[in-house]
Amino acid sequence: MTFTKRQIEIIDASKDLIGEKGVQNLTIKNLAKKMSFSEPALYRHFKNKTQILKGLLLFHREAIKNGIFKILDSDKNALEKIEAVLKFKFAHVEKNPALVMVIFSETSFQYCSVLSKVVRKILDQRKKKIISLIESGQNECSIRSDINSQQLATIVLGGIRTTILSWKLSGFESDLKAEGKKLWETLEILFKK
Amino acid sequence: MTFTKRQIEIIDASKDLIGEKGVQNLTIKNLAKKMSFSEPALYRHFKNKTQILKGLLLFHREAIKNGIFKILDSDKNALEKIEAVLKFKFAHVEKNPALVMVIFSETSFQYCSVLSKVVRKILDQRKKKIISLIESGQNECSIRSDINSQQLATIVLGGIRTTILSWKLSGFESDLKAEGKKLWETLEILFKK
DNA sequence: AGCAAGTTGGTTAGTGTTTACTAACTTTTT
DNA sequence: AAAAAGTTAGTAAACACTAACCAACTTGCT
Repeated sequence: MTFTKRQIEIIDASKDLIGEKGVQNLTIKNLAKKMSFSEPALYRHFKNKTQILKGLLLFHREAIKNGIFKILDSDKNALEKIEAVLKFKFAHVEKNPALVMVIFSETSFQYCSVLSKVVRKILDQRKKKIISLIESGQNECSIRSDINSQQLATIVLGGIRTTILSWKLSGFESDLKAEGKKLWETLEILFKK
Repeated sequence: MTFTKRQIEIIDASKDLIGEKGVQNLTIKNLAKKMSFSEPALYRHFKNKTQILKGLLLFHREAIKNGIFKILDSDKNALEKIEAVLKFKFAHVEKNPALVMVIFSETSFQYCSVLSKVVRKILDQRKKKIISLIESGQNECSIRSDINSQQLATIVLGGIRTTILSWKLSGFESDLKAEGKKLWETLEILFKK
């Protein structure tokens, strides 16, 4: 799990390519061009393309791990640690937008403008709907008003997303409806006035 | 934005293909095979592949829209409406796993077992770390204990995800660190005992 | 009613491009 | 002398898509 200098250069170039135009922009041809050498040269350093992507993931996991470790090892209390973790996470992502490209698939369509527009619109409308729902809840005093509707919407949407993702990662084996119910119970407690 | 019978059949077949093996499984060849006719026949119904995917997205947006509309139009209070929306959402997704495939990119790697394992492991470890942090917070009584750590972790991870996604959709223009800070402030209020 | 003409929806066969990857050879470093 | 790291030239497979042709319905006219 250690990388040579050249391997790290290749991983870096891959990250840049993905950051520029999404995962589908990472081709052997583009990668060779960015490295200013020929395509077959890449195969002296990685067995195949998959190993390059794997390298990218592992390399950054390592970096994140180290950052998080320092935080967990400090003498802060738990709440402060969570805060620090969030801060670190957002800073790291901001410095490496390519990671977002790998993680989010809306990305897949990012450079197919037709589809990216559709996806964007769908997500946007959904968010607006949730926000207005929350606001009316705040008006009728069933939802707490000490946090603004935008923020609460982020929590709702995030909860949905994460729950669905877990379900997918379980190979669609877990009970989505039950998890959804649990999520709702949690949100209900958190949101009630 | 209306579809012919055949177009709906094609959209349905596309959904199945994506559901089986992810977006990259949606090729003209596979689609034609699933429809039991030749590839060029597809082009009698859609101008190109992009339009098929667009059709898939729009068709389901329509279905979801109608479901949500009924809920919003009912005479429930806001909190009940949010609950109903969540329920509807999870039920729809459960019936149409392909939608998840389109929405989440971990999908891109789903059938490249090498990479999907890596991604899965990374996400898993991250979740475990957050959970144990929350538990230690509950032990030291700085975090509320009336909601279990697993659920609170879902909220944290979801918040992170959604915030980063918004940033991406803004074309990396919004201030991620500021949004991250807002998220933390919200979580702090929600989590404090 | 009968029928030519056009539209719709299918076919076979094929194209050009892009893809990841390899064979065989050469240069550079150790 | 040998290993490591590059080169040129090429391959096979997959991809989205097209040209050209054909059969079965509609449609409108006499």
